[in-house]
Amino acid sequence: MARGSETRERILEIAEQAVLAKGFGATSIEEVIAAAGITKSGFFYHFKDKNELAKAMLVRYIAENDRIFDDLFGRADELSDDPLQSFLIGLKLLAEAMADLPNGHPGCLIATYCYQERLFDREIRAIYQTAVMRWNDRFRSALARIDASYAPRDAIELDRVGAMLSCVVDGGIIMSKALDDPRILEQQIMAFRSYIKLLFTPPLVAYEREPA
Amino acid sequence: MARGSETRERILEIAEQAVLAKGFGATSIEEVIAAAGITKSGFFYHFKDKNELAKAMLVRYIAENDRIFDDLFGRADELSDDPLQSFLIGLKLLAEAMADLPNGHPGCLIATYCYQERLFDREIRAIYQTAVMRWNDRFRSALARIDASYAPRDAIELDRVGAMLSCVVDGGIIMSKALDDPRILEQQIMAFRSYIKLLFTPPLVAYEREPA
DNA sequence: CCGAAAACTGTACCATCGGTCAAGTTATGG
DNA sequence: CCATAACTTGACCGATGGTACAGTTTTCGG
Repeated sequence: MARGSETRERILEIAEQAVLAKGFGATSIEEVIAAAGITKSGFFYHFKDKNELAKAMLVRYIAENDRIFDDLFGRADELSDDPLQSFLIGLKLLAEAMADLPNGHPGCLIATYCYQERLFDREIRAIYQTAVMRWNDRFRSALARIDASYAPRDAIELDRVGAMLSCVVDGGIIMSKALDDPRILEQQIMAFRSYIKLLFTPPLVAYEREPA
Repeated sequence: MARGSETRERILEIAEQAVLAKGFGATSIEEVIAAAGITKSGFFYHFKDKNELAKAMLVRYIAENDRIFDDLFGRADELSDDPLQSFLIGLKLLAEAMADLPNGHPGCLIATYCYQERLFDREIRAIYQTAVMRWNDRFRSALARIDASYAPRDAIELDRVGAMLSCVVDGGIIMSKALDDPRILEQQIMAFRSYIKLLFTPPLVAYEREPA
């Protein structure tokens, strides 16, 4: 990494931590540059204003998240050909990955942005909107593949079930923070997994007929 | 209401809206007093500093939330003696109440506080911690009552299922905000309801034996 | 109707913050 | 080796945030 992008990356990392801990409005450029060991002019060389910092942080966060999802659910696909099993494995891997975070999940940047929407412009909102919709699509299509082989045991629209995962994760992060218990996020993902299991696993009588 | 408490209440209402829209750190006392039509000194007469405002807002928010839960799930208890049906009715009522909010849910104050934890002291955190634990207990005991009559169809700890409701609600609020679609929150509560149904409804063969 | 407390107002103050500007310095790659 | 990227120095500005304190109006019990 070139010298410039390294500093830029450091700023983004420091800013992200601060924003997740205190909110965007309460995070001052001043404290970020102090932690990064640069001057104010140095900061404004990389980002023309605070809004540009917000945008860059968001883009970085989304890319990292995409990478993680690709990784975990890609790995799950390698471990099972069955769409239901693959998704259940992916959820388990996701739960484990969340459990392995040393100090718990640092927070969802999109959630903080949503709760400070008035501070951001349409462009930033468009960025996280497409990201959330992409994640919803990803899980919805995983469920659609399951739906092709297994009859759902309740009449519910699958896009809502797909969206539920992101909701459970964001809610789990909040409750983990609220109760200061990192395990909650993992448990909530596993609870969602339990729902998927119940929704698609055939009743026992049929299940026994089902081949491996 | 006396003159003083009326002004105090107005400040809290205005501040809550602003905090839910922009975050606590980004909400200035100046704008609150401008909207409330009082002076800065008037504000500091009611709250000795911004932290006291935060605390009062939180206490107010929690009390209102308790009231809503008591109302909806109390009404559900009147509508059915069966613990499962009562809970399912309560969830439906909750979903409807969320759908009836004119501009969508304004946001969960506890979620915004969690995402700005560094701005608040231990006392404030203790307040919302006990509130969240109380809500979790409420749902857990509702599930325990169901558990006494219906065998759960998956081995999952009920306290996690109970906590899931708050997670789904908070996550649903965020996704509603993110995608600017108020219906998502309602749909997510109904998705959680679908999970409860699947978790406790006996398989069809037994269900047909069940009386109304 | 009076006096005391409650509920404010007026004004002044200072640190901080976001942002700008101009000019200079250092490092790096082609 | 030189052009450009990646900064530093330092000064400045207007706005805001929170604090302090003295003064004024309103309310209400006796």
